[in-house]
Amino acid sequence: MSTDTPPPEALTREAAARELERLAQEIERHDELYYTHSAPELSDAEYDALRRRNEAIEARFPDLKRADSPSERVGAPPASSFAKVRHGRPMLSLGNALNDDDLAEFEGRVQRFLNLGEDEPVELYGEPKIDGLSATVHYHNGKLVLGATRGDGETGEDVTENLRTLRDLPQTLRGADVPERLEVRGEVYIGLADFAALNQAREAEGEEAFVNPRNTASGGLRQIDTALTAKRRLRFFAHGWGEASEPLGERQGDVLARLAAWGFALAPHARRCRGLDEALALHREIEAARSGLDFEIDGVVFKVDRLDWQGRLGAAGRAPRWAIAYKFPAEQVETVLHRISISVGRTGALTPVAELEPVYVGGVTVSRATLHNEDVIKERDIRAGDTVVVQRAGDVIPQVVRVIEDRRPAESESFVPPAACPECGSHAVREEGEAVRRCTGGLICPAQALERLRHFVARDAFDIEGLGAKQIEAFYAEGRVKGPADIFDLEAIDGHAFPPLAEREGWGETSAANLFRAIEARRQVSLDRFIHALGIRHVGQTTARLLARRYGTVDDWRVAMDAAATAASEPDSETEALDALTDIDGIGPVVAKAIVEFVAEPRNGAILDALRERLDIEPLEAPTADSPVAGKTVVFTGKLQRMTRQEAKARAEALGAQVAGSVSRATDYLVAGEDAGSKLKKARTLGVTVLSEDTWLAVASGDALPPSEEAGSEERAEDTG
DNA sequence: ACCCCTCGAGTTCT
DNA sequence: CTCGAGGGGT
Repeated sequence: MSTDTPPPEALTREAAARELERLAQEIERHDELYYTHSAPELSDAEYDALRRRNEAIEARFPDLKRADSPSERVGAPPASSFAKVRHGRPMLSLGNALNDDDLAEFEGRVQRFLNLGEDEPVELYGEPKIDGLSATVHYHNGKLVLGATRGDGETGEDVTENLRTLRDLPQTLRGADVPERLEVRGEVYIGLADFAALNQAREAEGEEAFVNPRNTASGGLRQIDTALTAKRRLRFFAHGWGEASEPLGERQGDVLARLAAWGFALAPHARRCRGLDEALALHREIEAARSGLDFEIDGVVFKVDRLDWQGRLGAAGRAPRWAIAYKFPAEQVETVLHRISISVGRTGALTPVAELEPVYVGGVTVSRATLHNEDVIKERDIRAGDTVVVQRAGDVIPQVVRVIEDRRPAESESFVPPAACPECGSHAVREEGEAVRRCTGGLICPAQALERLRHFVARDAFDIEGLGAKQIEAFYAEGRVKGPADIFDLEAIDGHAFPPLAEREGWGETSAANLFRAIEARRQVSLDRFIHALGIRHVGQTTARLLARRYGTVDDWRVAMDAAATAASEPDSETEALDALTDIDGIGPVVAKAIVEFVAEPRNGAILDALRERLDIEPLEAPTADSPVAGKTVVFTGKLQRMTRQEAKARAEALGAQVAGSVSRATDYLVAGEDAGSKLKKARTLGVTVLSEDTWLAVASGDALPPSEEAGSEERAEDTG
């Protein structure tokens, strides 16, 4: 780096503008040399210096920043983050099997769901489960146009330029039969030989070695400077796909074979298994081959091979019902448990946590592990001072497996549950029949208030960039943020009630402006996310979505809850008031009560209204399906012939219908199978349209017009079958 | 009065 | 990831 370059402060505007132009051209030229021709002229350090120079001048003269500024390009600093990418189809996670029985159970579940005979084998496509990170790559007319990380499954980050550095990810698909649009999913990883070489090089340079391959790959993909990604020699195995402009095939294995023909790498040992025994054999084969592979794996993934079956099975929560990961046993180590501490959750739950002598297990150093509740401690007789066996469950969450009793110190004592909350001193109570002990302090307890804030800004909730757990904790400690609504006043009160954010330690104008911008962006929020963020007990993502779908807008929801709360305060009418909620399939008396009590609590009501004033809360977007039954409310009853009830429900929902558990005036159709009982009677009384299973299927698929919905029009349920 | 499935809550580390 | 518990069906 030449010493005669003047510092940015010493530049005239004119000179700065000239130099920015020169830098933009030069950096672009070096980018092209590096990526397109793989023939860099500069060392990494020299290249970095150019970029830093560019940024320094831009920081000094922000108005001179060019439209083609290198700092604006993807993968370029100082953008602290990547652009968000919404996945067309969510990227799901997998359920687990830990032994042969679990896998057999999986096969059984699939057979039951599809109404197959027990002797009818399910063909499973099996492949090693690579310990890397998921990514998705979009191709238009065979050209790589976009790549993203998994993120929370709904939204990931745009890492296109970084993914372009992966050798076995084709820039252009081979062959002629390439779909117009194709999204390929797979695992990004680093080869063990490359990992070892990388660490050797780092140590030779006096740098600290990377701890494990997975995190190295993860860090590598999220490098802002693409050149650094390239140095990690990341690789890619394709294992699935997202959206495609045409059907890709009829079986998992066939589609993967096509992907291979287009130029993607597939994991070795992958193959179709005919039934459970072959699947178990493949698992053993891959486990035996494990130590000879050039990458880390943590199990074998099995997917139902037939894609039409995959479609029928659908997903439950965040995991598809048609796939499972059969994990290898986790590595176990011994360590000393120094003491049992208590953590306070958002609902006041007091959870015992084991404070461990730090120990390296499953790729990371572990120093704490949850002990779940006092019954678990009692059952395994876990005591402070014990030597314990620790593993990372599913290679992720640390877990105390058991105590080595022989090594117990003589004077050890059993764990005594706390009588008071360690944070606020409020009484700690364990309700009859419950496993958890809770702090009774409510929002008086600083720990609970803080946990609720943390939940509010969490990834599944408001997900405000730059306002993570750490930051919100600092704001709370300072008094700058006492409750969720305060977040949206941060900019307005900045410099008034509190000193400007920009003057805080570690902050500047840019970081403050970035935070305010991120908060602004989140003023628009969907109703389901909003409800989930409130942190009502028993109401998570799924239940929040049910509520959002039923009530449509915040105002309608708020009004309905108020009505229920008012009614609940009058004697005898409580149950009736809760009926509105329990009518929703998936919400029972306990959850309904929790919701009504939450809204009725004045402090919560105030928070809710303060947020409503500050936010733009959007109705949940209706399911995209424009099928004839979209938006209709359907109830199933009796024994169905052509499908299980579970499947019927899943398919109706996929078509945009709402499935309710009980018949009411709001019900559009009652689908009655054999031996339908009380529900059918009630439907007749209320004049709800009753359909046979066959008619329902015909209506749902658009092959028949829905019967007139006038009262009394009804088919006879006996027509079924 | 049971069973099975799904959901929610809490937790770890980089 | 695991555990407990709610919801819904038999």
